[in-house]
Amino acid sequence: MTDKSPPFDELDRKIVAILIENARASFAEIGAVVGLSATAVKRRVDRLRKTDVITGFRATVRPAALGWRTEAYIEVYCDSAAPPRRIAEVARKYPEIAAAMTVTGAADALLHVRATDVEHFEEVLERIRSEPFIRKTISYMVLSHLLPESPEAGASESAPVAVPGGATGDATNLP
Amino acid sequence: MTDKSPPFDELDRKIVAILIENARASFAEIGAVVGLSATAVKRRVDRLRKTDVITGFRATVRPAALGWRTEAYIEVYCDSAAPPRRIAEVARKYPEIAAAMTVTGAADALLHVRATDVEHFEEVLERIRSEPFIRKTISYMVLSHLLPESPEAGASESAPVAVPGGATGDATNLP
DNA sequence: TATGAAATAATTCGGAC
DNA sequence: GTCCGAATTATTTCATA
Repeated sequence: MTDKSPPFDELDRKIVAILIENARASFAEIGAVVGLSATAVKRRVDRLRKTDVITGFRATVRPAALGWRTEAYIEVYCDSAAPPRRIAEVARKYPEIAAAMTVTGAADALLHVRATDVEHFEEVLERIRSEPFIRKTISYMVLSHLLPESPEAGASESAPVAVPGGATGDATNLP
Repeated sequence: MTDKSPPFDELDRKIVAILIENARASFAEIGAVVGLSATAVKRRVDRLRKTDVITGFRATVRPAALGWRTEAYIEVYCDSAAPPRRIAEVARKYPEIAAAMTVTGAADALLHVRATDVEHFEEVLERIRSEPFIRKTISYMVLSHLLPESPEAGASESAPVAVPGGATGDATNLP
């Protein structure tokens, strides 16, 4: 299910790389770069969307501009009986939780939380800590970001578009 | 500098919320929702872009579809003399580092890293650890995500669009 | 199966009000 | 803020390899 039939060739990768940088690039514009007609580009983009390689197009914003000025990561320690499913249920209840994942190490899960300010964060933390199966939390407040990039409304992370080692140099490379 | 002159009203927030969910929504489409003409919406979007409330439009993809199948957070401990600036310089050198930030707690910084596989991650980790002023690292491999949302090419985090406490209910609310 | 070209529908964009 | 018209873009249709 991870590898579907449609071959993902070099052209697709270039197109995806361009759309990651600018979701509003016109098909003709993309075609001029990759050497394809606008029609062909559109067909490929449609297919990439249908096969869920491209999952959406979204505007990225400065969280601070929308009032989200506080960010933190929370390590969550649960009762041994609590399965990840239960954590997921809780995470879905809080719009402040931008991401939740199970991780290696002592903690059972890691939460990425955004709040408007410290007071708001404290309130959210208290609510999370009062969940029945949560035994302990350790919070790490984010002080400042050292990289720019895609500070979407909540997400402050970007994509490594270039290939890691031995890239050919152009920005359209992907692993 | 955080609060600029242009008033950010309810209409702007609705427009931003719509564009976060679909960066390719047409101005007329947005206008129909917020009760504005397409022209008026465009002018507002142009202004939101100019004032850097909206920082860009980008396609979101499944990292796994592009070959990024390994994800981790790395706590970085530095020599006491190393300033955040030095960490930022290092972070910029690695395309695998999707996010880097200073945090509270014992660690000096937290890195969000994406790699194609465990071997690739180990290579990146070794390179990071060999940086002169880095004294220690602790890695937390991400096992599975508990929330869906915006797994952009590298970013797996989404935005809390809804207002936290006492929201009015509709999805266009922001703090 | 994939492409390109032309025709049509929709959208963007600028000016006038 | 709206209305209108020109330029651009998206989308469909058709033909080809």
